Amino acid sequence: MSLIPIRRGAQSGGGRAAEHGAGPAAESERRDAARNRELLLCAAREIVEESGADALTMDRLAQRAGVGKGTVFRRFGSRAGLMMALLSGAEAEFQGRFMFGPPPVGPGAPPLDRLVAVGAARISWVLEFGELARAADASVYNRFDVPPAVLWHRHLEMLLREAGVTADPWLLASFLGAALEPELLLHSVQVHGISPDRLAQTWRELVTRMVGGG
Amino acid sequence: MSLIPIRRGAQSGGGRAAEHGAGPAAESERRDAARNRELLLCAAREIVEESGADALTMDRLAQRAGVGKGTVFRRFGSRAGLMMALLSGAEAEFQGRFMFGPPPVGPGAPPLDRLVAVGAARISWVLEFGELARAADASVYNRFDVPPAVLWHRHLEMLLREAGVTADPWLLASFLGAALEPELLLHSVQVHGISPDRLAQTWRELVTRMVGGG
DNA sequence: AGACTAAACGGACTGCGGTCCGGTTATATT
DNA sequence: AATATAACCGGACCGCAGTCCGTTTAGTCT
Repeated sequence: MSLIPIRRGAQSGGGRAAEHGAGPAAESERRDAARNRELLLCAAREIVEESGADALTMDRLAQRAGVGKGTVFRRFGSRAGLMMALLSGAEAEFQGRFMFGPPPVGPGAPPLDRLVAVGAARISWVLEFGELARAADASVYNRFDVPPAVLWHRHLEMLLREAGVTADPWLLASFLGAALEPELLLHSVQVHGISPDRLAQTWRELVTRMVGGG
Repeated sequence: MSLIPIRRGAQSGGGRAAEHGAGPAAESERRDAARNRELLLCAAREIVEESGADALTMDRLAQRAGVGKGTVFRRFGSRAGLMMALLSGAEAEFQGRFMFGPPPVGPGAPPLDRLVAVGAARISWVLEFGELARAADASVYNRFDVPPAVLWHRHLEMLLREAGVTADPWLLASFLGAALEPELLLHSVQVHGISPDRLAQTWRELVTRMVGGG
């Protein structure tokens, strides 16, 4: 008998919370597991649509999907992980737009125009998906280190460099990015009634001064 | 008998969470209540000092102070309220500095210098008290509407106006303020090893471009 | 087909923040 | 001093996120 029973795919590297990234599993996944993942994502979307993201509790989700609570955590690691999985489609679409899409958001326009346009696009995106995005903000510690956030930050940094900003573009990108955080934008709109247009207009003002003023 | 038994001081207005503001109660407070408030604040400071803000749970605090859990919530309304009470001293001191203190942080210096200086001061403050401040961020909904945050925002807005910024100073103050949020600053320092000096330097860059570029 | 093993499963359990309500006590009135 | 009452007190209780571990099942190897 073989002492080392070669498993083919198996879950990815570490111990827990495999890859709450996108849709289908990284490699092969046991069929019951795959079925349950779909069941859960589907039920989660239903709950969010019916009652909002705040109403999505892990117990309720498990019950609705007809699985045990442990299964939910096995698949998604945490509530935040589940939210990320729900968001991954929208996030990928947005990334695609600023990386490969048509100008001025995508490549091909002058850097300042791109900064202005991508900010406006981000504002719209946040106003549409911000509730989920807020719920997907994990444990404060990795909130800025999750892949989409890193990509977004790098992109802002790159645009700043291209626009001729030489003074600490990395940190300036962080500062600029902070202005577009869901927390702040949602608060401005929902509590103070600021219009999305005004947000975009002021963003334009901010980045224009940033880039031009140096 | 008097149908309207006149209470003298009584708790402040509404129903719950009296005034977690500063030290002694707004007006007179029953002596046992006052004693318990001091007991609780004292025990809370001890726990934070020993084990950090995250280790401060309401049960543990109640037990340590030798009171019931209900008493803790009666006094401070919520965990966030308790944290605000712990912070109120440091917050008041900081407010005093930028409102009445010596220039360039306080009044008397040119607006741009004040913006630069107050940002640097804020950075130091956040690096010292940020952990508490983060724990004091209440329910996302009123995070920006709590008095110290409002005052801080107004101050930034005023400095922008004085510096000649005419385009939407209110929202620009929000955007600038976002760059100094504890969440972001602590992450920069703790995860990416950015030095406080570099934060202050880049803040200077940001506001200089903001004010000069228009 | 039958046996074997790693993975998936599910629900009881923990610790947390927050609420509630019956019992207790401080203070004003007589 | 006795009484009345409003505020205070405490801990049982709730719903939640997240963990643990005994049980079941899918996929593989003979």
